[in-house]
Amino acid sequence: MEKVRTRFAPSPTGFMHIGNLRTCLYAYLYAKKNGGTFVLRIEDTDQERYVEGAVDVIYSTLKKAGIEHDEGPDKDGGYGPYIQSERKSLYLDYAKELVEKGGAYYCFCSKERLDTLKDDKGIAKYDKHCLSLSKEEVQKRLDAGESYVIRQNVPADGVSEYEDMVFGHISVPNEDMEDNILIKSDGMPTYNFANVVDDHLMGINYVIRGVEYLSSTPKYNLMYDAFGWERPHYMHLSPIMKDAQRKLSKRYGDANFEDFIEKGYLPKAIVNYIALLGWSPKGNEEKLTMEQLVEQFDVDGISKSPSIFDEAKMRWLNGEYIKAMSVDEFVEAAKPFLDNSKVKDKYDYRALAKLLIPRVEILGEIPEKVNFLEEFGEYDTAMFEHKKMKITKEIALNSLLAIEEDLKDFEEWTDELLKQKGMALAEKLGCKSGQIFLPFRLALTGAQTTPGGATEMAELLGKSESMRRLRFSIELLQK
RNA sequence: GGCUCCAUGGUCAAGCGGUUAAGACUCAGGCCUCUCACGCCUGCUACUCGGGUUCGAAUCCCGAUGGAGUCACCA
Repeated sequence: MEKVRTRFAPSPTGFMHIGNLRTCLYAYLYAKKNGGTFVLRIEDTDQERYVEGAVDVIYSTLKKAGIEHDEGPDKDGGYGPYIQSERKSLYLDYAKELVEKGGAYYCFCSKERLDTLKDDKGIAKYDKHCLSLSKEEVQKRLDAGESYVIRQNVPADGVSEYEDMVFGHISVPNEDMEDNILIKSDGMPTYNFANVVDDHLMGINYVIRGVEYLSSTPKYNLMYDAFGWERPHYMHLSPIMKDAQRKLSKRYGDANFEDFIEKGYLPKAIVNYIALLGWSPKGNEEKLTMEQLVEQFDVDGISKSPSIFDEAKMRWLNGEYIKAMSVDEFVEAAKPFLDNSKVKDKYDYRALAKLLIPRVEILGEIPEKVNFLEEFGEYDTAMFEHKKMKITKEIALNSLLAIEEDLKDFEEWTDELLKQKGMALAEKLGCKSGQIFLPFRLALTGAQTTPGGATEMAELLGKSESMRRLRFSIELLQK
């Protein structure tokens, strides 16, 4: 059996769109699943859109995503060059070969003549006008230096068919396909042509790409046939949508891999989520490592209809990844976000991490979860009233005074020991532990909700700051 | 508009002629609990419609409707 070769062929635009990344991921998974080779080819023929450093963005995104290419501009596998602009010179000869073989022909039609072909909607189909030119006539005009173009010669009738790996049988009437331009008047290939030539030359036998090519694929096949090349297998993928009508696109902003990283998503979670968008594993487990994805990936599970991107679910999945992190891993990932909050350099990040891990779904939530620590000041004492707990301001004040007295000389300021201390105090006073802890937490933070309990807050704040805040709150209550 | 393709809850989706139509996210309620989370439990919500085929259709066929893609000297 032939070895599977797939490719990802992005344009270096400076960012990696989520939809492209998914296509890339599937091409990678399919290759790896079948022990094949995954090739990276840079399609930079569109010089106008060329962005400096954009190729590096592609490398770094793939790296972060855990997708490793076997061949590419930086990893020669003998099928190079892997950058399209370095392949410019070979397309014209292939086009000429195709003309010889009858799969294409020279066209000298002017822009004006082409315009007359347009219907009232501005849609034109070339009428094969130049196909009837004799070989001599063509040569004469070529010699005269006339501007020309090379067009594909699509049969006028009949149907073209192929089997798509996900969509099944596709058949398109030949009369609906135009004789597209293969070589432009400047001698450069169009994308369609370059793609076919490159894929063939690079031995790509499994072409995995977006559905936008589903109906033009028969044209590509016609070229393969005319050249006498073996047709590749095709796997077309439905788009990722922003909502039922709109495709997820860079125009709407936030659809780039980098944007999600900035918002505090973990690369692994993003990859995991997009793997699930448009494909579903056999089992019920959704949190999957790259290894598991490779192992479980299967064309069978790819869906044909477009799928809507659901950030809420990706967020949840990201939360699952965060919960599975060790304190060290979390601190490392969260450092930029902690440094970007009011808490920077003031608290022990590891202690903070323990509280944050179960409470944060994306790292971007960190500042808002943690800033309250530095926002302590005058607050509304009505918070101390708690019906269910049977707490009034008086009870709260008594508790706080007792706590202050009890902790005055206590030095082992850790969550665990403070908790024991609190329990003991409650027993001594003959009250519910909540009547101790709740007022204590409020007194320390002045915040209705906090990420953690009184003793955890106390540990974080340290003894002197805790005692200071306790005193402050007591006085506030005594007013 | 022509052509190609698609159609299960709000979202991702399982399903492949006989099922109480999975599971996950979201949402609601509950338990746990010093608040918030986490965790656990429960619940809500779906086969687009209409015709066939069949003893039997979410599953097969046809049509309608809706949606996507495509019709460049762009990629």
